[in-house]
Amino acid sequence: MAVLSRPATNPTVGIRIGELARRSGLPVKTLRYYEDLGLLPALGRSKGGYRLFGEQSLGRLEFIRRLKSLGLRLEDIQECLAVHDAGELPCGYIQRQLQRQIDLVDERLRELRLFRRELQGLLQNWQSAPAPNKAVICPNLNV
Amino acid sequence: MAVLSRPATNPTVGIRIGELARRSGLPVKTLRYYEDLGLLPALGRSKGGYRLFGEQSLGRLEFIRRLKSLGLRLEDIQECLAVHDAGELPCGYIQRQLQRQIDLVDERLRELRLFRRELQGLLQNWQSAPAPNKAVICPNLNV
DNA sequence: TTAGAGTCTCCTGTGCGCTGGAGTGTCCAG
DNA sequence: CTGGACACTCCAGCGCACAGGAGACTCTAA
Repeated sequence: MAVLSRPATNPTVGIRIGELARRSGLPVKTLRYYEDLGLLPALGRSKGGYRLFGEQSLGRLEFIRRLKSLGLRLEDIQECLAVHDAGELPCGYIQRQLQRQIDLVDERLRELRLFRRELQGLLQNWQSAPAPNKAVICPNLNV
Repeated sequence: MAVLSRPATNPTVGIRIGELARRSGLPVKTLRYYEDLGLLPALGRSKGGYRLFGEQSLGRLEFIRRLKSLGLRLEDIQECLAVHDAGELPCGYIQRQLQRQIDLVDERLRELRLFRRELQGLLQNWQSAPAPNKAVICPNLNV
C-alpha cells in the first residue's frame, strides 16, 4: 500500500508559513516576526522567495510558547535556543532564568502587597462627606 | 517697610513654566505634556507666547502626583479634576477609582501567586542532568 | 488565461507617560 | 546691540510583541 501524498508537507520541500501558522495556531505575522528575530530559522527560501520551514519548527514554537507562558521575554528565549542550537542541553540555563523570574515575581508581590495596604488604609477612614477645604482638591487625600 | 519685589511670581502676571518646574520638582516637558492633555490648564499666554500658570497649579500638581502614586492613569486623574473643576467635591469619584484600583491589585496578586506556584512547581523537581530526549528541546519542560 | 489564495517587503500604529532634540523665538542684563 | 537663559512648536523614540495595511509577486486549479 502506497504512502498517500502529503501535498504541502513534503519533507524535501519544507512547510510554508501559512501551514506552519495553521499547525502551530500562531498568526503568520508572528512567525515572520520570530524569523526576523532569529528565534525561528527557516530552512531557506523557495524559488519564489517563500520561507520554507522544517517540521522541527513546530517543536520550537511549542518551546517558545511554553517559555513565553512562563514570563520569559523573547530575548531570553532566544538565548535558551542559542544554547540548544549550540548542541547543549538548555536546562541549566532555563533553570536560572526561571529562578530569576521567581525572584521578580516575589519582588512584584511585595510591592503589590505594600501598595494594597496603602490603598486600603486610605479607604478605611474615607469620609463620604468631609469638611470642605478650599486649600485642597480632595480633603480625604489632603491634596 | 516695603514689600520685597517677587520678580517672577507676580500674581497679576502668572508663573512661567520654568519656575513652575522648579517649584513643583517636575520637568518642564512633563508640565507641557500635562497642559496639552488638559490636566493643567494655563491662565493664558504672555505676549511672547509663554504659558502663564497660576499659583493653584502647584496644588493641582501635588494632587496629580498623589493620584499617580496611587496607580491612577492620567486619564482617570483628568476625570477627577474635571469633577473638581465643575465645582463638586471629587472625593466620591476618587473613592470609586481607588476601590477599582484595589480590585485590580487583588486580581494581579491572585495571578502572580498562581504564577509563582507554577514556576516553583517546575523548579521543585528540576533535574540538573535529565535523560536526553531528542524529540524535545528541554526534557525538564518536556517541550 | 485568469482568478484567487497565499506570500513577500516595507512602513506605520498600539499602549503609556513621558524624554530628547532641532530649529526658532522671547526676554532681560550688561 | 549682544549674549545667554528661557521658552516655543513639532517630530521622533522608548519598551515590547506584535498587528494592520499597501502594493507587488508567486503559485495553483479551473
